[in-house]
Amino acid sequence: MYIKEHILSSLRDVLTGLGIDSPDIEILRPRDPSHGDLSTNVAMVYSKKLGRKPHDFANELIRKMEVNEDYISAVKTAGSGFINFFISDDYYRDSIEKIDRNFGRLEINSGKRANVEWVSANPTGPLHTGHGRQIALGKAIANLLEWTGYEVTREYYYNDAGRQMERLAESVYARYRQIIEPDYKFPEDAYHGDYVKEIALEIFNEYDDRLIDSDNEIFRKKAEDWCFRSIRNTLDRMGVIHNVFFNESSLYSSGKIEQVLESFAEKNLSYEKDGAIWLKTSVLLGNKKDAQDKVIVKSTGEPTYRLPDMAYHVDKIKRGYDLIIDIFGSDHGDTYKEVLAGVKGLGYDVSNIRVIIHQMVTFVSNGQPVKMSKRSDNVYYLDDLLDDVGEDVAQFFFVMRSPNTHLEFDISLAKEQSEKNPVFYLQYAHARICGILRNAENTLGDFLKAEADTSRLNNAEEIQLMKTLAYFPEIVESSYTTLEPHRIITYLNEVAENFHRFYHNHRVLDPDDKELSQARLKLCKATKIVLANGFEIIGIRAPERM
RNA sequence: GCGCCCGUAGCUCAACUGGAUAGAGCGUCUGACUACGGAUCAGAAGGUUGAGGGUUCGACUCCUUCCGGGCGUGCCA
Repeated sequence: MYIKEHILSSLRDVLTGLGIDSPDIEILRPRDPSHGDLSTNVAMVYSKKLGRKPHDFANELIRKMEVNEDYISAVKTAGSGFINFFISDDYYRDSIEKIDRNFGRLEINSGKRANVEWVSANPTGPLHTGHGRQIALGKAIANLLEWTGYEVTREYYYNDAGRQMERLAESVYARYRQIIEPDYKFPEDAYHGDYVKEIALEIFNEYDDRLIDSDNEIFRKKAEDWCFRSIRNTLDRMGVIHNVFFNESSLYSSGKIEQVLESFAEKNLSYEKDGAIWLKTSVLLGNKKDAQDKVIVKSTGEPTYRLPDMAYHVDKIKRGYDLIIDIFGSDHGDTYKEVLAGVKGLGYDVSNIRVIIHQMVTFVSNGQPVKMSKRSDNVYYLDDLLDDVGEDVAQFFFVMRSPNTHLEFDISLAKEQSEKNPVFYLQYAHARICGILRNAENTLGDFLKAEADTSRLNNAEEIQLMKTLAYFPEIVESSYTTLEPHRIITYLNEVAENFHRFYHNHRVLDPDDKELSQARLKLCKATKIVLANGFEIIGIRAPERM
């Protein structure tokens, strides 16, 4: 039984007894410990409607409430009308007994299916640092959904047709040609990245000059393969594994694009002008000021990206997910609204689609902006960043902040293998516990197997740590409802801080008091599990040694 | 011009989505083990939450007007 549920239902009983139908009750955690462990403002919310003074009403509620006195040691009212609940230490002692590998896993979404689509870079080059935040964020969010019970499909949407890929093929061909004829002119609008030369060289090594008169097709295919290998390799390093790669071109071959187009025409939501087909986005978006219609088929006959995007979302909706998540950078901030409005216009329910827009990242080192690593092509590739700071640090830094604020990624701090680096503070707490566990057998011997007596955990640091551990599931839940995994990090920081303080003040392994040692070991193990579970969600390793 | 996001300590950011005295890390200053890993711990200084107005028991949070920054803005994705 979670104590919060207990208080909630008890309050609900009293309020409905007073004639308030399905009362909206909020229970929160006061930051000032003198206000108790949990607190509610219901008296303030409802006293006005009932014409009562908040404080008097609060007192009445307390008198009528039935609470479990084993777990709730006191209920008090504050002058302003808050009701504060003081939870007994025994509740927390019992709760750490229940901490196992699955602690924090929720069942609120059991049996439901979610689809998370992210990264979705077209295969025109290696991933660069601009992709990093999205990769890390999507990874953490997908994990988070799984922790709430969802069965998650991780999806990657890409387009390997179209003009971009042609340009890439031409670029590779030009570099290939330059190997044979150094004076061959490289097109202005081509891809200038060094990787284009690498691809060309690989082709040259395989075919020598035999492809000099070939069409672009073989270059396009080779380039695509190379780029996807590169992308998947980088994703693999980041610990990201997509289980669906959705090719945009399948939307054409299956006729889904055509269907969407016809449907818009039937519903009178599109029209022709200047040889192009326009979607009435101004209407779909509610005729807001300056709203404008958008082209969905260019005068050349090619669709713009919006059209396949809409067909793609229709496809996802039809696949029957309970939750669909799209993750985009802020540079796509406007277009998703048009896409969703279009899908809605087609008559589909878009209410279970949630779009996460994350802001851009700037990389700084020693206070100076960083644009590139050591490359000649002026691009900071993600692989280089991972080489520079490591996978865990990169993952952590990208997820550390709320998605809708601009992120400053401090490379010099990230590189630092010291106490300044916030990742190590957390991982060190875990490694430290592992160190204690390694020593435990020596100190405790057979005593290790004995049942721990948690009533020996009495001092302030132990109790504070137990309290913090106990509300991990609530943090998972609030992270989930806001889809903000950085909340997990904020919480883990508190866990680590409480643990380090406890460790510093009390010796865990004491040969002269094996019972106490055993109890403290129990607390250490619980802490280790919570840290490891939190790390798993945000996507970093739980090191045994550092 | 318009749309979205942001503005909180010297710097980078939190703040349980409207709660009580706005909190961390870095930086600065001062301290702590002959002990399980000092990548640790204790303390100090640092704030008119960009500015004004409004909503209410209560505002960093909601509304409004400004100021400042990022991203986007009718046939690139």
